[in-house]
Amino acid sequence: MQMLDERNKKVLCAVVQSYISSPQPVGSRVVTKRYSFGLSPATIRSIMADLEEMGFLTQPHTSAGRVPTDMGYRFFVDALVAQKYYYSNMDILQEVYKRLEALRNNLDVFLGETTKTLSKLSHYLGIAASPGLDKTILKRIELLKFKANKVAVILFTDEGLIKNKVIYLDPEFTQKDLNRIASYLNSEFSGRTFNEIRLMVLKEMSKEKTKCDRLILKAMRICREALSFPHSDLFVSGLSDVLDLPDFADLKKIRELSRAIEDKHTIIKLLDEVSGSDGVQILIGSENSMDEMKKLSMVVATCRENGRPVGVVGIIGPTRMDYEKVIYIVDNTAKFITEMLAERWA
Amino acid sequence: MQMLDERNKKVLCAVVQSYISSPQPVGSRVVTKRYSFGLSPATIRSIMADLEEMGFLTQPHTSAGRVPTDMGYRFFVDALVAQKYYYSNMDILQEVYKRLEALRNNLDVFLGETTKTLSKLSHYLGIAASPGLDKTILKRIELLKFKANKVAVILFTDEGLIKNKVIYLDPEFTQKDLNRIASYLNSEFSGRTFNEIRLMVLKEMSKEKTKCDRLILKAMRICREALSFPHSDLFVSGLSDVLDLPDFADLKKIRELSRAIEDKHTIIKLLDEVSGSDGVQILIGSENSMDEMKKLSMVVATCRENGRPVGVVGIIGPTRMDYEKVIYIVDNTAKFITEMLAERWA
DNA sequence: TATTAGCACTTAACCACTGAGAGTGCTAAA
DNA sequence: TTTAGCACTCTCAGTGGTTAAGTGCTAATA
Repeated sequence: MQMLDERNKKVLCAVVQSYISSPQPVGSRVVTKRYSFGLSPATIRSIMADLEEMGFLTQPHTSAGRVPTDMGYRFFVDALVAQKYYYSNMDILQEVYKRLEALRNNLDVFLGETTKTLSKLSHYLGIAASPGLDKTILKRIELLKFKANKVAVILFTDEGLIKNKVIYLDPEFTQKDLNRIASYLNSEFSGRTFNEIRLMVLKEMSKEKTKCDRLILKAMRICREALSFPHSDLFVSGLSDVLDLPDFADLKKIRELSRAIEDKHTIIKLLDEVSGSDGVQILIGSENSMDEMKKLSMVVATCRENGRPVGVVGIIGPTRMDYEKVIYIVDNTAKFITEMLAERWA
Repeated sequence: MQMLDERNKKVLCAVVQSYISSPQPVGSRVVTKRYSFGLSPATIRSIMADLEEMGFLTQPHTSAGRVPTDMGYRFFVDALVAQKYYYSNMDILQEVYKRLEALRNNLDVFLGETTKTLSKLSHYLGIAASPGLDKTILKRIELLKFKANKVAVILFTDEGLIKNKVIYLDPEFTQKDLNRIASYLNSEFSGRTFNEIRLMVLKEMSKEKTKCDRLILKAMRICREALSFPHSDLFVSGLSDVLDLPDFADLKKIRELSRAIEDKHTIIKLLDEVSGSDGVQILIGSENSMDEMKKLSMVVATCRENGRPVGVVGIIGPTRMDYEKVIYIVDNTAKFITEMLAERWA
């Protein structure tokens, strides 16, 4: 990384800020006018030429102003985070609290609602994901006979997330059988992560021949069926708001975005990567490992309960985005949720 | 409705078909060329002028070809339905079967997957909704103590849809209490629709003072909490495919569509209106009662189980849409699901 | 009488051209 | 080291002319 003296930094930030607030290439003139350096346009020009050479800025065409590159945004954001982004706006926080406090019951609904709030406040795409079940801890399992050869499996996780699934079993079980199986499973698996359980089931089933306890065998079979849950849920909202942004005046960008949303898999993978890190994570454009997201930025934060991550919330938006505000919103939302979860067991 | 002789009808259908297959205004020339009437362009012109006067066609501007109005589409579709739309394409059906057969377990996941299939096949927006719980029949209710003062309520519906919810109760209950309450609720409410139950609860609670059975009182309170489910779920997919359609080359249209999607409420209401009717329901543009949908068309059909509607599937697309194919797809998908549900209890 | 051929008219779409405006880089002066 | 001045570049919006498609009308025709 090249050295940047104080003046260069200021000019760079001014350009980024200006471009964020309105999506026109920034010329030397507006920099001198809107951000009062004691310098003439000519000087700014030469500084901007330097910044361009270093890779922080580019020109859409020779006679246009400058536009930040991803590297430029990165510098800007890092500076922001370094100074603890003292953006603050109580109104926004109030809004978050108000909207979320009503539904502290169900983590699912809760996360869904969070995305709405995030998108409403930021005008970008609100996203949230519950963590993949792999790392989640099973609290209890219940088996309820439902209809003829159908059994409802109900999984209680440590976080208040309840998953259920109907499975079919060839031989009919009585509820008594099921109760015995369930209590066996609970004694065996309660307190373990789903991933551990999956491994244990596999191991158990491989030695099934030796130990011919039919009950255990059946239990394992149920487990195998019941644990094959789809991966973590993804909640998204705010698309229609996003379409009002000038950044998405272009059809191609919209298509990219909607493809990214629809292919939830990609986003979940991304979220999984950052989940667990502390504080706000920011991925700018090309820093994203996924192709679909190369033109977009993500700002996310992890929500925790007793230190364990229970969800990721954040927003997806154009690379040109109001990072200052968004970081503030996302950070506080995550913190708020974390606090709320702590209160729950109080 | 004005009289249309056979020839006029044919011309009208030709225009609609041509416009559906490619979104250019249809001139008298292409009608004579692509659809061999024994007539000259001049005659076609005068016929088209008549059709315009009657409101079936319009011109974008004086020297352009004709474009169907909503009324024109309606006529076309009615003709299609009248002749039992003998479009048929086994490949498409195979595809539907293959995709859906894998997951006959959970109605929720099932409907979600159906929308994906529908959108992939039609290139429009696939939609599906489970019916509002109001008309759904409760099969069984289970109460499970979960943590301190938290109780998980698990509702089994007749259709295999399982809903669950965590509720908080002030005084701690033992599992035994809960079992007693549950068995009371089951004896009282099993076999009734959620709507009926809601009414019964209200009635019961109003006379609570007279009949001071504490158990019942508590049970009612639990019910009131537990039944406040959000309305029917809506599943949507295929947005990114839709964006490739020439009809949505315009930002405004996309915005309309995405707003319609996001405001699930609107669509659910629409689906609710048509739910229960037999066969394929088609709503063309302005026939839609909701403003957001005035520029769009919907083709939907109801899935049933033992005659009772258990879901609505269909597609949303531009008014200019390949009705013939879409009707075929939607109709058969709904029928297929209905059959599958019938098999389930076999 | 219904159909057709011919013709004048309308309109959108495309193209090349132009001038204005914004912004640059370079050079020479302060 | 900074600034003023200037020539240069490029986009953008507007203009005008041409083309192609399609219409409506009228008169001729089967």
